[in-house]
Amino acid sequence: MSEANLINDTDLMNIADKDMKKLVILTGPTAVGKSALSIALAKEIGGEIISADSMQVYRNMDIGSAKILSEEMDGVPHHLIDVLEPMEEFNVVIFQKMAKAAIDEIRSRGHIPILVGGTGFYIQAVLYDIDFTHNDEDTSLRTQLEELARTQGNEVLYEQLKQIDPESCETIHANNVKRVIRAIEFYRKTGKKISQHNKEQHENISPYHFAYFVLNDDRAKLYEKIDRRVDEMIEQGLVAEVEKLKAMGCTRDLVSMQGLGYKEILDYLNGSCSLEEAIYLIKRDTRHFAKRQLTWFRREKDVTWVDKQIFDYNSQQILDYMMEKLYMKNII
RNA sequence: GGAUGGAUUCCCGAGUGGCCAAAGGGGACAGACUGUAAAUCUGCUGCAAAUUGCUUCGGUGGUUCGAAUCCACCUCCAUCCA
Repeated sequence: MSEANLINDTDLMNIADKDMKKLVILTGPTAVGKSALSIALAKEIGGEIISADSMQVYRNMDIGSAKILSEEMDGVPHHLIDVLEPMEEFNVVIFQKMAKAAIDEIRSRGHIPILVGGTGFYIQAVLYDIDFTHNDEDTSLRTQLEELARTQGNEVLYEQLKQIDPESCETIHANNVKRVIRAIEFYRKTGKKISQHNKEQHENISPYHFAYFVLNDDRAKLYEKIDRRVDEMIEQGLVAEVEKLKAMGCTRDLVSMQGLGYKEILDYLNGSCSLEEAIYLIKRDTRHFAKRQLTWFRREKDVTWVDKQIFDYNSQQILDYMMEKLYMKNII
């Protein structure tokens, strides 16, 4: 018990180091208006932006990912946008590596890194420096386990996990095949239970001196905005964009093609639904996504919620509020 | 004016005398998440003093111990005949 209260040397080092490692995070559900605000903020504090977005990393995926245009960047340097081909794989580990490199680079210039994007898991991976280094790139076990679930059923797979890591079974549902597989894979490759690993990582203290802003809006307004934005994407030529990607050889199983707007349009192009149905699904699933993002941010600790409604949608007031917070937190 | 079919909980839609607060799907809401995360998965959805009680299946009235289900009339919708 008393162990928790002891401060060891590494902690002291972290504390001392914290003044140096500043990090600002700006997130929120899709379509709240993160990008526009991030530019204003970056200019105000002399920051550079690192995109925490699983789709904007890809080139040729501009409309569907609502990517910021270079003229909108207004001179603010952006990182992790347009750095991969749609065929390439992307995941938290790659993101974490790239983001950490970008943070170092920005700091070396004496600027403040601002992590902007809606992928909560990615932000967490960087902010708490979660350790993912345990296993390799080999995915043959995954394929094998996927096959097992498909042929024998989810329960058979789940039984395997129960044998090796019953604690995980308490939090992972048998139907969540992806996570059941990951848990088994983790054990087989490291000899350690993922439940144990997660517990340890959960206790990580952030190496950063950070401010974590979650921009939010009234739910109904947000949903309206999402619906409107999807219509705009169609008008701007989302179908043509996906057609081009398809011609390049992109298929549904790619990570990039699992993005909202891409998978549905791809289905439409392959003839499995009408355009109207595809549009309906994009809107619906984007709304669901926004809801899930909010759930994530709600349980994230040390966050500062910025509700646009409270500030009467006045961006100057919002910015002032954020500046005040940053000042109080000794970041600026 | 006549004929037939229909009106069910937020929506679609099953249910044709008790086992029905009413299948299933959608939406909404809530949650999980530590190498696919814009992914994957879970819960919940009439009201309440909540192992029970109350209100609900277009409206009114009736039959019955008992009706979303049967009967009569009415209202609205759809198709067809005038």
